[in-house]
Amino acid sequence: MEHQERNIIRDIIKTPKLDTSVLVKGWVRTKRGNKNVAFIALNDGSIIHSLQIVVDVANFDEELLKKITTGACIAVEGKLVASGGQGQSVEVVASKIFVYGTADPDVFPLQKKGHSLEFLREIAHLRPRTNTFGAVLRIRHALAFAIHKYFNDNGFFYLHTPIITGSDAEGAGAMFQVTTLDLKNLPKTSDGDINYETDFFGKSTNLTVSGQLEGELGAMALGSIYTFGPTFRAENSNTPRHLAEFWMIEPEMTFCDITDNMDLAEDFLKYLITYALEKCTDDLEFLCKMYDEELIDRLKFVTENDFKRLTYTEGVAILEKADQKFEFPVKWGIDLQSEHERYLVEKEFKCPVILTGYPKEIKAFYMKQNDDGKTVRAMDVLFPKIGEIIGGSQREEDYEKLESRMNEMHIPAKDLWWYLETRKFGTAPHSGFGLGFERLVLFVTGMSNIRDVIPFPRTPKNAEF
RNA sequence: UCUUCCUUAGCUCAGUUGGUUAGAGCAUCUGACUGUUAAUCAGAGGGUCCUAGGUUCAAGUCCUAGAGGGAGAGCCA
Repeated sequence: MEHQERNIIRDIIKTPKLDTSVLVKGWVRTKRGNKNVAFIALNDGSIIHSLQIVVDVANFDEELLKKITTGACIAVEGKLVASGGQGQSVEVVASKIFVYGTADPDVFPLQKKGHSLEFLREIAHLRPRTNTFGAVLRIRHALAFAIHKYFNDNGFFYLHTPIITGSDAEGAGAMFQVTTLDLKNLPKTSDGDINYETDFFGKSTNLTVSGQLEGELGAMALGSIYTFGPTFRAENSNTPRHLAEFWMIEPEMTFCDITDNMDLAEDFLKYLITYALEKCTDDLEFLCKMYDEELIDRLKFVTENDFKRLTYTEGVAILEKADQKFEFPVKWGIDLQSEHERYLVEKEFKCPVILTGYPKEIKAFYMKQNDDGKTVRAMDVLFPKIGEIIGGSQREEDYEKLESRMNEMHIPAKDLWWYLETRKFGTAPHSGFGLGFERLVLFVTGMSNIRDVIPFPRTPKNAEF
């Protein structure tokens, strides 16, 4: 190959320069044809569409053409012309072809036919080469970028909170332990407990379940911060909505109450979905056509309509009057079950719902207590199909109230001395929330299993790849 | 973790009341075809019926246990 710069297929398709020479490199999706002419669908991942390569068989070595099978990686130099066929507007008439890597059709698992998502999960190392996962991964990227852009444009600072943590106080779920101790020969104290003094950090450590507590420290100095990083939960959760390793976005804002918090959450979600609608049109159209005909309409609906806001108490009243039998009976004080949340979102209001003012008994220790003595300023954003996509609250900024709540809930204050000190020194009202990134991607792509919106899912009994 | 369904060719699946040599479509290979669009047409090859026990003259099919997967639930994001 001569010195020519590689052309990205997205550029060729979006802004074609007819009758120019192009050099494209990518993976073969299909090859078909007869003994005179062959057609190769070439995809380089830059866009969902493949570029059609036209090969005049007489001009090429038969052995070379034999190597070009589904999955092979090739470079093609040729002339970009208006297509003589129906399915595409432009195509490349090949003058030179170079094969980087073959893919033996006897063993290459991807075919031009569609595969089940379950099968593709078993070959997660190859599934990004399918149309579906290409689309999902490009949308995932666009959303990640939009998150940083939104916060940056709104004066938030990106705070890197630790992945390894010595505190297990948040109670957000079971944790993965991090240790360098020899598990076959654990050092013991005189009481017979494991002696962590000789462990790497000199204490017991875990993978983080949330960056929120550290995020609050950042907000109490920088004003508004957000975190966006991996989070780990060792829960034995086997559902299409849970991962053991997932990415979470946690903004935290000082001088911000629960209403400001709700405003931000709603504006943020609408911004992200709008961004995807504008920047990922081709991918969304593909997913709409193949998986979920209502996808784009549903996304537009969310961006164009206000979320319904109501209190937990109002929500319970609606559920008590509902003409539907629930498996779990409703009364004030219970934690709402999936069926209850689904009723409110999908039957009663038919739009995203923000619930606030939950009973303090069913919420975390750091949430600000209301004057009624019974409820806290929590908020859950409930989405159709997904359920809880955001959980947040105004935080308790009063030192004594926070400390007494920790005692009531048996949270060891001595491990969280640093957290309590934010309330001791220059405390301020502040609020924040957590958004599960994969749940957002799930909603935007219309996929139905969370394992299909992260490249390499970690779930109970599965850490392959 | 609980409930429930599933596991048969590379993939997606059929397989009747337990009964001869386990089938189809697609994929693959060979051939045909002058521009195809998940190309088409003809032919061929391809099986540890998830694993281990058990019942039976006989098990892909019935029973028990285990493994893996899906859906729902709990926990949550």
